Amino acid sequence: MASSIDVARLAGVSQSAVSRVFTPGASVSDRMREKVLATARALNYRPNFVARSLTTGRSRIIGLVVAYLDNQYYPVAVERLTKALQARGYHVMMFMTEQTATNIDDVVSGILDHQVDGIVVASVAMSSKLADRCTEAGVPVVLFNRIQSEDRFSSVISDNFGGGRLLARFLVEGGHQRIGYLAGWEGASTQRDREAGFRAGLAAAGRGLFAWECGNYTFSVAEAATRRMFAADREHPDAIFVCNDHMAIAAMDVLRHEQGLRVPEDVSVVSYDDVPQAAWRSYGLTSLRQPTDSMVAATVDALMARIEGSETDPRRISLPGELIVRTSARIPAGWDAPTQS
Amino acid sequence: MASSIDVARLAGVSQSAVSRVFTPGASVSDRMREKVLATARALNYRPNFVARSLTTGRSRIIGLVVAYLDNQYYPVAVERLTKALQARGYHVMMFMTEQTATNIDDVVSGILDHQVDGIVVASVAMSSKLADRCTEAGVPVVLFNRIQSEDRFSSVISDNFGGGRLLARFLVEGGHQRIGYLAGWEGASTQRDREAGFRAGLAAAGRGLFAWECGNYTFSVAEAATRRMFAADREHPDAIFVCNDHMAIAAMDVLRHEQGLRVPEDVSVVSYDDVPQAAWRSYGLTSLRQPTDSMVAATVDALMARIEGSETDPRRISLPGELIVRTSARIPAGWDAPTQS
DNA sequence: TTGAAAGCGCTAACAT
DNA sequence: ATGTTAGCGCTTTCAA
Repeated sequence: MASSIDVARLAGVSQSAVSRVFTPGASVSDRMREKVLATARALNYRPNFVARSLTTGRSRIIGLVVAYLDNQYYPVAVERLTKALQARGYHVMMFMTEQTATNIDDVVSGILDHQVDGIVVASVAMSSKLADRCTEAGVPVVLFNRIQSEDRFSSVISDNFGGGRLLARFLVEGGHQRIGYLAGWEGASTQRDREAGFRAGLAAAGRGLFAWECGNYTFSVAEAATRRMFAADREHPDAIFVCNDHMAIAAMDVLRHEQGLRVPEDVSVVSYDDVPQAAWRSYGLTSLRQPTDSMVAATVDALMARIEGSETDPRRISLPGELIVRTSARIPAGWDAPTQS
Repeated sequence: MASSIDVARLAGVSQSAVSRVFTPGASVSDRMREKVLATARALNYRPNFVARSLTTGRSRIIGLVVAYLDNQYYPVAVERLTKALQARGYHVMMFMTEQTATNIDDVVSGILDHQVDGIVVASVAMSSKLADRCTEAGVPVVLFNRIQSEDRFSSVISDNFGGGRLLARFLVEGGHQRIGYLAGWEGASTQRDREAGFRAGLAAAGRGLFAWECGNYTFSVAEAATRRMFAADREHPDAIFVCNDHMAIAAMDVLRHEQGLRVPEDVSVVSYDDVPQAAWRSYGLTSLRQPTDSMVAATVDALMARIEGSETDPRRISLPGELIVRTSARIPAGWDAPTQS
């Protein structure tokens, strides 16, 4: 690989001149630029990012921490985030961890070692030790689709509370009498906020929860939870809100193929995320769509404001979702409610 | 951030001693190691990977090029690859590109700039210009789930031909008379090999293809192709092999919800990949399972052999898949055929 | 605008 | 086993 010295020598200029030509906003004459660019091309020269990172202290790498990719919401988000960052000249370094695991600290240490310019944490909670290290290292962190009580990090979420509340209204106005809730992992802010919003919506109509089970955001746990909620020996709900689409699909299959119940005739099902599979006609999930594009844009913005700008305070961004009405739940007569959460 | 010099100074040793302590396999006395480690801990010191990369020329970063994450096969593969590499002390840098796009060159240039130690290319073809640059830069490349005519790269695939052939036998022995094929993107080796194997299997039974359409590996294109193949004005297939699960799901939904056909009573559907969704009971796809774990392991091995070992020749690895029989296709009476492709 | 020179934090001979 | 020294390829003062 040709280095800037080789280019400099061949072009008969100083090495710093070569560097300047490849540094946006440096002061170089046109003549110089052309000469250098020409010989650089001839030598197939490209600046070495590693060396550059060493001197500048910026790597143009963003660490992305993800727990699982089987809930389709995350791959989609990862894809868009990666593309958005790529478009800004940044690259994504992926880190997989377990949702509940303690190894997050090791994982994030690994990130920090690579001198990343920023970190996006999706679907995971950070320990406060870790938080300290990031703060100390001056690496901005943004929580994607999660919030934490400590507010020193930026976060970008959809309005989970508002979404839950809207869904409650949808079911109540749909005339349902026995409304159940299938929860996600209780350590997650998404779960807590969606449930709180849902309960609030129910309460606003003078109603309460008929049944509650926890599916832990896992396919198989959600199946088991559904079986419990719809056990043969007692009256079952006539509508459920499942905390995300991933679990809702598990629940629907149990309802239809094990319990012999029809959706939505016997049970209405609504959920949250609107992953691509929600639109598959075998499910046709009525779901609260996450504004993924805006969330990604807000995440990138927040990151850039810290890295390239001078902003220092964390941002807390909550974006409204949109109710996508399909066929998995009875539609309230004359439903014209705001579909924005 | 504390540097090795700070640690050295405080511990009263040379800076190289500190470096050795953090270099696996270097010769250091126990006393020295302890002393250094202790002060390192006190100073919260961790070696700077960027500086290390600059001197060693290795970054412990593997570039991963992916085209799309909506076909669930890829997220799963990405997740496992990332974990496997992480376990070996490597990290994955993600690059998104369009499958057919010409911007792959730019994308891979971006990778090379980061001095990656290796590249895994999934679901994409590389131009030969690009191939040159990788070869030149001495960066090993392994094609994941793809092969290319140029054989200077390692590749890891499942036995697409054998899988296609086995699926043909399954349908023929199932007593189907009018067998159709729904193709993937014709630029992909997976598509070509699966089709070739399928045709070979049909031919071995003295049969041919009743219908052929191309779904381009895309959900919506596959829907349209299915509509064409099952147009009302002509006799339709009684069985189809859809080149991957992603399209098979699109096809099944069209068959059931638009054409009013039952699966498998009216039409048997088989496909390839066995993504998690194939097991969802609304589909129950009979599908040829990709041996993803072995493929990932083989990919990591091939990479390591080049990076850490002295191996120089490309490997071409083809792993057998396994037929997972579910409910989307009629099961041949007494089906006991080898389920390994 | 350009060049000379000093590092960034580390590894890897080489010498002791 | 440990210390000394010379870079890795670049950016960034500082002078000219």
